[in-house]
Amino acid sequence: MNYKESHTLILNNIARFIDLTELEKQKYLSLLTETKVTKKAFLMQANDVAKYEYFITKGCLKVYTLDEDGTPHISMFAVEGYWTGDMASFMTKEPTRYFIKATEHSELLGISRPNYDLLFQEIPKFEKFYRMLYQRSLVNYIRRSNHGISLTAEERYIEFKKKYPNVVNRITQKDLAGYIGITPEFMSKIITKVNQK
Amino acid sequence: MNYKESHTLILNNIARFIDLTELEKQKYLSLLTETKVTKKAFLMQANDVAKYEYFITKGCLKVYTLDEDGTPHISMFAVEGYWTGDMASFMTKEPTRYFIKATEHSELLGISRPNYDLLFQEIPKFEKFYRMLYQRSLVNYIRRSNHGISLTAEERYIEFKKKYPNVVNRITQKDLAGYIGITPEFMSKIITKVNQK
DNA sequence: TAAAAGTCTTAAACTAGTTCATTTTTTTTC
DNA sequence: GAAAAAAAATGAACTAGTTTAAGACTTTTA
Repeated sequence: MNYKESHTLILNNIARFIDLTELEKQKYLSLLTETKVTKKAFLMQANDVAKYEYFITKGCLKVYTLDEDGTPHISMFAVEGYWTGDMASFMTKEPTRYFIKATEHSELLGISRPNYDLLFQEIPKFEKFYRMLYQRSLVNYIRRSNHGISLTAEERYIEFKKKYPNVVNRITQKDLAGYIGITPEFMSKIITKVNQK
Repeated sequence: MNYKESHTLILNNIARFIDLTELEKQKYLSLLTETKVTKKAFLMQANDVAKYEYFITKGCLKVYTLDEDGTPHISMFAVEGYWTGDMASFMTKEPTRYFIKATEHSELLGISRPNYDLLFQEIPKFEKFYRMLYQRSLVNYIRRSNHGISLTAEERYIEFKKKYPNVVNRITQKDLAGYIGITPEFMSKIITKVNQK
């Protein structure tokens, strides 16, 4: 069977953890919703209830909260091949505190909450897929939460560049500062310093 | 059926997400290993391969890494009712970077890797249990990794006290500093300041 | 394609958190 | 229950990161 590019991408992502039959692939794809967001448009805003979990097939988005001062704190950049959304809101149906904004024209495949629940009934193998997906993300977040606390801003910047070399050039320095957890001014200093080494 | 205290505790933990029959409960319990650690003893040390994932039925342990300077960075305190271990090492069989040390005499139920794999074959419902367990932990860690980066040390201390009021009094100020990500000296200042308000 | 808006750089004055050194208090150990 | 070891408090000098402000550069929009 020949799939379109976005479908191949998501099926490969799933094949990392579980094998699906042709029929199951068809079934799975039928539960997804295609979405496009233009640059600067929002996929989600604070106080929305997260209706979907998204897989990015093209583009780049930033996930962030705003603190009382209105300063953005970026919790992740999501590019092709990544999953994004607000899992807490998606699961509990409580309003989210997050904004998700496209920093480039982006294309996504979304799964709605009813279809997510249906998925486990129809193809129980997906319990394993999500168990393993969450397990991996957990390991990443545990590392990040420790590093956020124990490394200096310069070290966090160097780590980020090493880990996501393809993302660094697609985002603004200001947004990177919001992710690293420092001011844009200090980000500028760090970059100058690191590059002239 | 009448279970001993530690078994009731772990079965209740599981019942949050899935229902087990009497027979499944028996089967599950038979896959667990009881472990005791005396105060100051290690459950795991850097370079070990994590052979078990643990559920704490009694006591308190700290999970930490040492940086190049030998400064400890505590990633969690685990008390009764919590799960602990190093999931990355447990899954990949690569050596861990973590130490897990009992800060009180502690009792645990461990599941070995072979039994963990067996569990999914014998009682597939456990895929769902772990999917939901990891999902929840993920939401917690996402929050912590954002807070670690965007809150001040004083705010992180206040949050910790609010979230884990029963843990604060069981650990030393020095260990708390290692968790909050500051020096014991600065921790002491913060506590003095916050308490006199 | 000009104007407007946003991003990046630089620098000076400031604040949160560190380091090092010393003393007091609490806990552990025999 | 005394001695030793570890934890906590305090203070002075230091460093990483913030704030504010202003000018240069780049991107967006009409």
